[in-house]
Amino acid sequence: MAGTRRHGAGRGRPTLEEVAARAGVGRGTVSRVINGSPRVSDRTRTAVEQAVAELGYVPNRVARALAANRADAVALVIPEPETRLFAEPYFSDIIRGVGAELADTDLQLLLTLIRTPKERQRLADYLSAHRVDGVLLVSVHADDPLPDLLERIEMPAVLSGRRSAHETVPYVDSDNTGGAQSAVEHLIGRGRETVATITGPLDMYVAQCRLEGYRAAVRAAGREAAAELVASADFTEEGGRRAMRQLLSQRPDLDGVFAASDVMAAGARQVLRENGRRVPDDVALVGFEDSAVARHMDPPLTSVRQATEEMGRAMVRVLLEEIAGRSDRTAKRPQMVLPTQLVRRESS
Amino acid sequence: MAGTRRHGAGRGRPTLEEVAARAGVGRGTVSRVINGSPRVSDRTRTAVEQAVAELGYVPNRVARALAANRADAVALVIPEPETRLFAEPYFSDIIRGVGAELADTDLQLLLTLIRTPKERQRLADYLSAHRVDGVLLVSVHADDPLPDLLERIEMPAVLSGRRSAHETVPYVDSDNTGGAQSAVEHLIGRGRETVATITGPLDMYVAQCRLEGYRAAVRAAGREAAAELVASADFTEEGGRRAMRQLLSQRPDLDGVFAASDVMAAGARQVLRENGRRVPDDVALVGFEDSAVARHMDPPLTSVRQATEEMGRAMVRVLLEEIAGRSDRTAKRPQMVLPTQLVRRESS
DNA sequence: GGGTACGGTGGGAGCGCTCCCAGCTGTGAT
DNA sequence: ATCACAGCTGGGAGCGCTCCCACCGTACCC
Repeated sequence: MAGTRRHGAGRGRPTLEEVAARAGVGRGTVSRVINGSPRVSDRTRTAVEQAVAELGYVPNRVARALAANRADAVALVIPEPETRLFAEPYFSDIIRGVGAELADTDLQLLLTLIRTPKERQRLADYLSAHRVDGVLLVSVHADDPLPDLLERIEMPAVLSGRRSAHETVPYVDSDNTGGAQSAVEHLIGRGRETVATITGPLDMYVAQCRLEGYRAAVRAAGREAAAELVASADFTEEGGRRAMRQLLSQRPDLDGVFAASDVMAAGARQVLRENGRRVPDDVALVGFEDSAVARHMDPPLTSVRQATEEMGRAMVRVLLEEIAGRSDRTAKRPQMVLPTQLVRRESS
Repeated sequence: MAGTRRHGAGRGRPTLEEVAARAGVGRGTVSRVINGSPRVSDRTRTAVEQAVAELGYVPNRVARALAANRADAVALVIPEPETRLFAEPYFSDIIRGVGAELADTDLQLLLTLIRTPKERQRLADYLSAHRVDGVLLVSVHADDPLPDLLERIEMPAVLSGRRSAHETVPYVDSDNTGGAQSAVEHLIGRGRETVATITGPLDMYVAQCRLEGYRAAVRAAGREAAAELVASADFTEEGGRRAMRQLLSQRPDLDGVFAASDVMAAGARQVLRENGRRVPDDVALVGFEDSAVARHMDPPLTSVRQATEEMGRAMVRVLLEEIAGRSDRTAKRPQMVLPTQLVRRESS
């Protein structure tokens, strides 16, 4: 029968006011207890806590957000097209890490998928209206206007990955250069003479770094710059196939390939098979990301693991700091690079 | 310089009140225009719209939510452990669909990952406090208390998949039985004589359905019930391996396997290789889900595709209906089953 | 012409909280 | 005993919106 109940009418969750009445104190005091203010006597605190327990009081976030002019929420922004390319695991591992780290806070996680320019505009409006306390940005392109917008409206933000070597916005990245380098060193260490690389789109800093890692390893092995064998692709399977074909026609005798992503490695692997090359006997193959794809390839793919979930967690930690210490404009923006690790499997 | 500004002080986003002043009308009228009420004259509406445009007014959702006692948000609840098992693509495709469908509304998407009982409790509190307008529940176990809680507090909810054949809560599911059946019919149609199945955990309805589909196909082919070859697993790769070993020792001559998930198929495939069985020559293999894993297997895996993204969209549509028409307790709860489709690849 | 109806409108009264200031105690210094 | 000054506390004044009621006018009816 419930019917339309609204406004007062006993029903519904207990409010701050009711807790105050029950505990025999004022609203302000209850608020202080709830928010862990130190300026409350133990007696009072206990009384309030008991009233809270008895009534099963849960603060109304919306009211709190309105009054305090906070949002109690952070947005995780995911540009869709990227996601598709970047293979799923990266994306969901980030979410997992973010969710885990946020669970201890009482911040909500808002998920924002961006596909169209219209949606991007909508997000910009939304952010401008300060409806969240901070923003987590995943896989940002160098020309993305969002980071600058955020900076302008003084909205705390953290990127996963950086747009360039001189990133100004706080970020959490993994050690792409180091990871790539160790992958190629591994290949060389296993006696491979002619090691090629398939890169990601070189307008992305992450792709540049992985290429740089390849180069560093080749140099470190004391080989000529001429020994470099580079084909660039776009992080897709099809791109991996094309690059592999190109590489093969260029140097039919190559015996090692470092692909800057697992998915491209998968494409390369197909082309290698079509051309009668055995993996790892004829050509050793290493990928990057250590995604599910790597484990399910045949043979399972050696790959560079990045601590994706940990990246998500770290992003939240950094964002929390940014939100807290926003006033301090002089402080250095926190930027961190997480280590990577080579996971050896049968492909190398 | 900004400094501490709060409460009034000209700065900040324009408010309803300011728009009203500028348009020379009352607050109520602006509110009506914003919310598309028909009881406003065209003259007035135009004036208000112009003021809104000039001021760049964007309604404050928080204030709106507080006043209207709505939350303007829906929660997508994902029990973590499941997610891990269910392989990523399912999960992210659902999110993608949900996000897409929600983009047209002005509802926020809150993502809630549940790992621990503590987090579950926290969610229960949160939902009880009506901090969202509706809930999307992914991969619910038969013994999950959440759906009943939601029902009790009259919170609109939609499940992906159902807990049993007599699900009472609105849901969107895919045609597991039909999909499984077509997979097995395909195997039989290709001349396979001895077709086995690897099931998911049979306390999950989805696993039961896929098994039922297998049985239906075997029966339809006019084979004895004794022809059924069933090993149950748990949707994991390791489970798939174990089940495959068992099947192989039971019927070394089997020549077809339908695994109720791609990941289990991947496990089975490894065991087949270890035992010198070629795929598809000796044993044809079919999976379910058509995830990325299927495409990257060697040979690529024939699999039953479910319209996962569309499921996400459908869930939102159903939820929206539920939220809108909640008062009508007599109405039948919307429940829908989406078709599946066999995607043929080289493994069969 | 007075009544009735109704589309259109203004603005008071909240929603449940935080902020902040004034006030109230008790203590220690004078 | 007096004063200063803490440490706590109560409660008014919002935050920006929606709801709803009263009210205005005009059109229409008898």
